[in-house]
Amino acid sequence: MDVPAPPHLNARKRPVQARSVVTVDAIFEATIQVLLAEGIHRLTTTRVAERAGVSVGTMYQYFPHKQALLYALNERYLDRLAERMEARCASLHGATTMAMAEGLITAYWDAKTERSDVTRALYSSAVELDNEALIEAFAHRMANATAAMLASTANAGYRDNALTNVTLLSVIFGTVRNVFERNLSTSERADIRAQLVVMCAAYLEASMH
Amino acid sequence: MDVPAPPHLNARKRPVQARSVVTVDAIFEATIQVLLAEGIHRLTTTRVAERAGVSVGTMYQYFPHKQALLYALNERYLDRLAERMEARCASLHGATTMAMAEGLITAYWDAKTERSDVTRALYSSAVELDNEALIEAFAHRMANATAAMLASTANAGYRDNALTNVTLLSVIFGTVRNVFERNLSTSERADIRAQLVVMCAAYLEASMH
DNA sequence: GAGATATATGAAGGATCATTCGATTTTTGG
DNA sequence: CCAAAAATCGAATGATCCTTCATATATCTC
Repeated sequence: MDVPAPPHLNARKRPVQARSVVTVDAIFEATIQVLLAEGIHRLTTTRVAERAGVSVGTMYQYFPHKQALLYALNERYLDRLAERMEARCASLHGATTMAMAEGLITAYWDAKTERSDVTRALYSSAVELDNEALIEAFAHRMANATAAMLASTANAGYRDNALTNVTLLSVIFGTVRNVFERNLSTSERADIRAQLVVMCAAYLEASMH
Repeated sequence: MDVPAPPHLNARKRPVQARSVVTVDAIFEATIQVLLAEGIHRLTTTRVAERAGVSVGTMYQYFPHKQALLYALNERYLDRLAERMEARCASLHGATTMAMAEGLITAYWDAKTERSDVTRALYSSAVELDNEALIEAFAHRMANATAAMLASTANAGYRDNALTNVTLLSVIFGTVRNVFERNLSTSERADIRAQLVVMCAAYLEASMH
């Protein structure tokens, strides 16, 4: 994410040697695991360090405090997700409206449900975190990617490109989250996904000049 | 909500005298206020009691522990929201598809944005809470209300009533949450809301026999 | 190989917090 | 007005947790 972290959430020190890169990565992974196994309210610095196989002190070499760790974790996650989605959008340039809706929704859907436990854990870690800027940056990256994708169609464009774009993304992001936070059956989820594709494709068609 | 609370979240004692009813209500209100002013990680039983103007001990007369308090708070909120939405759906019986989409979205939108700070605070309080059953019960109440509303139209019905219904609700709930969790300008929000109405109305029309 | 730099350790300090319980006050029902 | 029931009080307990820092080890550079 190209957003400067709030000063109080800055990393303390950058890993320079190979072993410390490994350490930082282990700390990230351990954080996710503790989050999954114990939940956010039992996520303690000691537990994370223990699971990562390092001492608490080591963790504090790279993160000034717990919040900074969670911030960095979210940053890493959103960065990876954005990259993945951008690649998918790029590959959809010139496709039909239907293929775009299908491709976009499927990519996001898969990213979220593939490891829905991790996704949910990360959501819980973001509560009480000053990460609005992170979310906003992610949203912008996505908006740029989808705007370029939509602009690549052969048609004359949409009545209001920006609005159509932001609406599309809000609906997709929101619906996916809503669906996978409830415990619906797999088939029910698949059905809704298909309906969502139809709905979005129809919306795009209807919004053209 | 017609769901039995998990046993470990049961209230300890029911208020019987008038003064204790007042007390319990003050505790609920105080919880929201502390949530707003301090955030979930600074929400302590002592702080809540203090803000409510009672002692900690009093709080423990009615809630066996902090989690039970938060559970009850969410229960109360969802109950009120469901009632409100049910009333709105009932008033839309026999309306046009467009009016239904408009009415449903507006009602939910208003309920969520009217006091968006409270809504957000409640979301944060629900993390790490065993309230899936609560959410599910709410979703079912809503599904029943909207299903009855949709069935009241003069048309021949939808190709798949249940699927159309659940999709509609997922899209609305999800999109509203997504929009109001980001800090978009008021006008941008209003624009998206209008687009959402159009989108849902078109979806309903297209799903008819 | 030596000095400098980077990394790792973990016990201990200091603070916060959930929950209990015995004592006290208020209200109710007769 | 009185005894029982309901409601309230809040200091004390016991536990958990974040963060620091002085010390120790590993790696790098020359």
